[in-house]
Amino acid sequence: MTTSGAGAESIDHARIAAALAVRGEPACRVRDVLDRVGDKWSVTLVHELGGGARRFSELRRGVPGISPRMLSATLRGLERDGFVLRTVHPTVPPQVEYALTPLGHTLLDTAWSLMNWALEHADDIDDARREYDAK
Amino acid sequence: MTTSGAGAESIDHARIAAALAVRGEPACRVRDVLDRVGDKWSVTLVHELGGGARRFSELRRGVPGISPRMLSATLRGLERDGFVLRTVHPTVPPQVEYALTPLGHTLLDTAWSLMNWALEHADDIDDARREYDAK
DNA sequence: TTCCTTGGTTACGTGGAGGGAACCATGACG
DNA sequence: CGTCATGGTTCCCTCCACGTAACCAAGGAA
Repeated sequence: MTTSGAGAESIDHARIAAALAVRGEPACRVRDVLDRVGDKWSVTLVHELGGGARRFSELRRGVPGISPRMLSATLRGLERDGFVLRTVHPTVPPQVEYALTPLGHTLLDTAWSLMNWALEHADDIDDARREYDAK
Repeated sequence: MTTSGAGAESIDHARIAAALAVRGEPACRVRDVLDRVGDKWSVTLVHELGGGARRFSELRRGVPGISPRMLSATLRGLERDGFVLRTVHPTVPPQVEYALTPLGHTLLDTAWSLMNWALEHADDIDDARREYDAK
């Protein structure tokens, strides 16, 4: 595919732009945030970075199951939205640090409240599902 | 806690940290709930139902862009998880009411805190995106 | 010379979420 | 009889998020 200029595979910005084009309702903003937070790895990565700056391979090891492709893509999405700062140290071998920005920390706080709600009501949801499926 | 968070230092960070530290079921539950809330229409529908019970075609008209297929599927998912109560009035033509359960209202509260965060930082995100895309 | 590391990129394949449109049962109304 | 409204269901198709695997550049070590 190789969308735009850099010759690198990238996140589909057009789709995000389309989502942003629909404005007006606050619910649209929530959807926008959920598109970001609701993907498979963003919350996990933000949570991991909440413990301090990490290098690429540290994240790779610290987040079991993530592929370098998804790690790279997710980090770039978070960087694009201003949640993560990417710092390259021109050493050999290369060393790249990823850290939460202040904005990223506010996202982390919001994610915590979402997780808190999830944990509080996970049992309620499970019960409701079992009851529904029993019928 | 609804919008402010001023009521209590409500978020149990230690508990969430514990849940996420265990690379097992609790973390999966969090992801499970995020998957439910992160789909395309759930939050929008919950937001809509926050204004009171609605009938199928009222939702269809009130949520622009949703197809009857997705409306039906999403409502059933929300009902299964205990967020929505479906009430059939055996009239002619049939009349079906969807309303938030108490559990659904807690989800709405959480969505509200998300909205606040989103509205607070929407400009930051937009700026970050423009800056990133400019490079 | 060959291997090791870091920090990625690229090609390829797949499942499932979601869109579109047609279809359906019921009964009142005209 | 045909038409309208409600509250959906079913089929088909597209697209893209994600997974897998291979590859790459640079330089130090052995």
